[in-house]
Amino acid sequence: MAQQLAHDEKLDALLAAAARVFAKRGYHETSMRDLARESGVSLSGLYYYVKSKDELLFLIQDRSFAAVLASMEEAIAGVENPVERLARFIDNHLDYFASHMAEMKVLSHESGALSGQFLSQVNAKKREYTRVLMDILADVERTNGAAHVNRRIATYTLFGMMNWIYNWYDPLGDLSVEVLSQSVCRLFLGGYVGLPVSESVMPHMTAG
Amino acid sequence: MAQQLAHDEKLDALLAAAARVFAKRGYHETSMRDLARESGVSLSGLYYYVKSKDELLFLIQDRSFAAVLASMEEAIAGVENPVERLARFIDNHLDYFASHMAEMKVLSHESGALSGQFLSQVNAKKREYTRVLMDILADVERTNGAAHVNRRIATYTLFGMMNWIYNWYDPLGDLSVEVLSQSVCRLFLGGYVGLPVSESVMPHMTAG
DNA sequence: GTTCACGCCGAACGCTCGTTCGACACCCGG
DNA sequence: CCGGGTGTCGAACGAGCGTTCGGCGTGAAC
Repeated sequence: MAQQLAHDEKLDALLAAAARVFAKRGYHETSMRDLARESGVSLSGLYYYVKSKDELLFLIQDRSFAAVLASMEEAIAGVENPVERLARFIDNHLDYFASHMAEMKVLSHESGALSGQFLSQVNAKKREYTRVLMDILADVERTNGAAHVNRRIATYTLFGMMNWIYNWYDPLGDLSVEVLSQSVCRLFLGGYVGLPVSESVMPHMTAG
Repeated sequence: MAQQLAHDEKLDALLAAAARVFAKRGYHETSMRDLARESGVSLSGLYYYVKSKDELLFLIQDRSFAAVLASMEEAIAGVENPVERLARFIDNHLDYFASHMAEMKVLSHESGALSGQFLSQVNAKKREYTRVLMDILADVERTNGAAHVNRRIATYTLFGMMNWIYNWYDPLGDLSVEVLSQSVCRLFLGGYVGLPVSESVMPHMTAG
């Protein structure tokens, strides 16, 4: 149906506008009246497309996560070398993040705003996404020798490196996403100066 | 005055309770009535200690940042070796984070909730804290050879590794903060498997 | 014994919130 | 020409919000 198509396109535009406002002001600070103003629809008109403000946030998060998952699976498909698989994973994540900054900030920053069924469904995608990365890390260890640190720490730390960028990265600035992605990859795999950190250099840890 | 002391102690307790609730539910979802219930004071009684909800958040953030700054300066004072200075910086950050999880989550997650004078004052501390880390990284490069990546990327990426922990780390779990801190230090300096990432391993970056 | 600042409170104010409801144009199949 | 689904809207509802205000008890100061 052409109507169905037009309807979906309007919903997409609405979600995009909402993601922009949520990213700038935050989910709970943003009122439905703000969204109406920003998207050019009346307040009550919004409720023709979504059942509630919660569902609006859910749709943004769920669709973004689905997209980044699909994009990631395509990016690593057929790639055998574990290190290259990792590089593809990182690059896909940052590339998608940089080109969908609003949605990804909402996904990262407002992860605690959902509850119930909505939360479960997004968390299921999150778990799958995390599992893929952990499997890649296991493969990297198998081919490149024992890791220097616990795999769980490495996983969440890498996500921290990547997801934190909504706090400082400007996709329109002078720092290209290619350089960023390559830097994160190098940093994670080889470290800042490639230094094997001995015990002796950290003699008084947690002393202060 | 003893009264002044008692007053300050009550304010501290109030801020601590507020930080706990803000960390769990988020700043904007939390009502002053929630805080009154949680801290055992009446709704209007809160306003004897703080001028507004904004100021409450500001006091939590500003005091926490001041504490982590002071603690960091003490931790790196007198330490000459740049790599060890970095290790102390990281360890102090994570140690303070883990032992003040609520306050630090509020500081990290609700950084956009302030505005005006309040925001400026917290941001000033943030800039100073960042500058110290960047200076340490410059020293590390001077003594340990050229860095593998841009220093600004390295700085914000390291903050991402450290600040993201409020999303997954449980200080009461089986993962000690000593291990965490050492892992982040190793990961940042030497990488996951100590691999010098060549260009050839990432031939199709941003292709997918 | 009176005074007065301190610590705290119940009640209320004005406002904004998410959501609902009834209605009105429009267009397409009959 | 007509009936019904589609898309949109203004107006309103009840609830909850941050904040204020006047007052009350208490204990130290004089």
